[in-house]
Amino acid sequence: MKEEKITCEVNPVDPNEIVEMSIDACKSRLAELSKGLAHPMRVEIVRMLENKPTEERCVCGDIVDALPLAQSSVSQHLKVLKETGWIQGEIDGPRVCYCTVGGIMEYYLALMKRSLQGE
Amino acid sequence: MKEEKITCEVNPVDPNEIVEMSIDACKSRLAELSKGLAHPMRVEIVRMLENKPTEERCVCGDIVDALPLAQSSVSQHLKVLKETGWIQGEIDGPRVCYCTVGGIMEYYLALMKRSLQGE
DNA sequence: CCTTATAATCGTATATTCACGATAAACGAT
DNA sequence: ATCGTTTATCGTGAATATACGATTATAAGG
Repeated sequence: MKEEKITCEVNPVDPNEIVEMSIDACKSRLAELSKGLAHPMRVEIVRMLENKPTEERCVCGDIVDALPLAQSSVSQHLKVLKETGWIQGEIDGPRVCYCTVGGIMEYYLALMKRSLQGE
Repeated sequence: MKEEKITCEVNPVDPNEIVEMSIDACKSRLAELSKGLAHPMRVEIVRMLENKPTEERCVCGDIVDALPLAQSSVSQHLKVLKETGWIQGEIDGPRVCYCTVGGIMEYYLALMKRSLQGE
């Protein structure tokens, strides 16, 4: 009776809230998210997760297997991505199922728009 | 006879070349550019330069004046932005006139598209 | 409880980042 | 040539990033 359903579908970001942020907050947030992407392995992790079909799970081990890094190093990258707001993890038994934060790409693009163009 | 014309209008990037890059190259390039944006002050610098009217110059000193940092610190940030490919400097007498690399925003967005989605 | 599997954290070493003041380099003007 | 302005680089210290192996924590299953 083990339901292998969608495991990661919570806490999406809302690009609409960006207009209510101060410009400084926008720039800091943009810098933070950019730092998340500032490593090829993290780019690859985000790519992996962003392209998973919704009903397919992606546990930490899958990511470790897909990358040429030690498990602890991958875990550190996952931590950075979590801290900078790109991904979220959901405990599923002894595993952790990761996925990108809902709408994070659009959020990032909106931040760039507001931070980099216009006053 | 001093022509105060457009000072920065060279070496633009071409988003079309991205499709010919390997995926790994894309991810590395994306990570590199992301590192450029991974600091609020650098975001601000890019914003400043991106919003300058084409005929208006923006010398290093203007940037220093606009930021709450020491001149040497600003210079370091400019160096990072130059190395990561966001901006270019053109020597103009004792000054250096900075501007963003032409089309860099579109280039960055195209890199994100190719690096983060698909496959 | 004990074992196994999984993931996070710790400890460590090295490298890089970021800030600053001080100095050097480049250039125009005198 | 010399001077003053402007920008880059050097040297330093503190903080953060990155990698690894080893250890710990967590949860499922017997």
